[in-house]
Amino acid sequence: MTTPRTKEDVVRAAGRLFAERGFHGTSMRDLGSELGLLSSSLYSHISGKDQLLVEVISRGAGLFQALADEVGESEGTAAERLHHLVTGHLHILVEYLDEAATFLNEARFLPAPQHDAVVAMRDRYEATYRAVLEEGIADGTFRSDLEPHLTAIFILSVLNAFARWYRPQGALGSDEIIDRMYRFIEDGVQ
Amino acid sequence: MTTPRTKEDVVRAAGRLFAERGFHGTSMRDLGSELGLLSSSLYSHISGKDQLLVEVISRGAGLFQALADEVGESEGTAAERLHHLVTGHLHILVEYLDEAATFLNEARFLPAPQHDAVVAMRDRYEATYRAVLEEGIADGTFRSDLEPHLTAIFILSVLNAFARWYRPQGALGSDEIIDRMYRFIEDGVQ
DNA sequence: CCTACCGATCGGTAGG
DNA sequence: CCTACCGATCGGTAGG
Repeated sequence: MTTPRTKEDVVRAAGRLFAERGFHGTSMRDLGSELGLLSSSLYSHISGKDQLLVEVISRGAGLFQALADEVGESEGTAAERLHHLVTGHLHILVEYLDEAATFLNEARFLPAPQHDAVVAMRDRYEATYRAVLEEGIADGTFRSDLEPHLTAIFILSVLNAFARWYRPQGALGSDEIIDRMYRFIEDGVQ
Repeated sequence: MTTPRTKEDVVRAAGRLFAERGFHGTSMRDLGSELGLLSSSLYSHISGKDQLLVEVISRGAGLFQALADEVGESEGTAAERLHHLVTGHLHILVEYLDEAATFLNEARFLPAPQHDAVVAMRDRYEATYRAVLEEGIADGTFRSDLEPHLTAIFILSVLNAFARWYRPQGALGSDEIIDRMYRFIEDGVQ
């Protein structure tokens, strides 16, 4: 009666467990029983535990990259572009909470090549925030005494912590939180 | 010639490795070789791996608790008390970076009783921030449209992320970062 | 603090 | 997807 699991199912379940218990705190047997399988059955879908981490994280990473590219090419004022970055980032977190949490907490356990790629990607992503801040400082939208490098880190700190404390069943809806968070950030830069 | 290791040495090394590789990513053999010992020799200093996590985290937790108590009893304006909380928190992070990182990332792996205690402690700690924000909203120091619960979370998000990205060898000194971070937060509330 | 272990669990494979 | 495994490593103990 139950349909066979797909690779998609396996990667999604891995994201859930890696987010909750960490990569090293999740065994292949844990993952199997989450799916109603023995651990040996997982290897027909994936080549190993490391590859599973790579797949989970690259899903999250790809979405953030796409957002940065989109904003990089977009027209609009610095404030509009910052708003786009902030709300886009938070919408990704809401929709891919497990992948994002795994990305943020477990990327250091990636095999070296993929780990390097993630670090480079995060640097480019931060550079997009920096560029928008510099643009807004230059045209007077943002405060002239802002240090773009640190300010980008502070903004991303507030955004990424969302993945650590937000729970969909919580009292506050994500839209209200996103709205309040953007205003907090806006007040810190304008 | 080498002096014997103390329990203090063991706990400090555990903090370093737990911060770097995570609790489940650190084996007792890793910890032993960090200290030039066999893993079996560790058990004359501590009762088990779990206890080591408890000791590392309770050091960090105790410092934050002391700060909140201090500010809770202190005189001064809301802005002064917030400044005390923010800079005090960051100074703890700078001085006990490994313990704080372990506290922030690995507390979920604590045995249930200690995990519950940490959750309760963090709630009380957040409540101190909330109380200071409410005080400042009431007397007009802070903006009247702030939501104290969310704002406390946003502030702690920026503060705690510091432990994830700050490196003592980095280009910026901790004092300049602390100063800039306080101003970012201040601008978000005033 | 070391020697010498222990049972349990780990990621993973061969073969069907 | 399961049966039946494998060698390596895990946290931990007994005894000195």
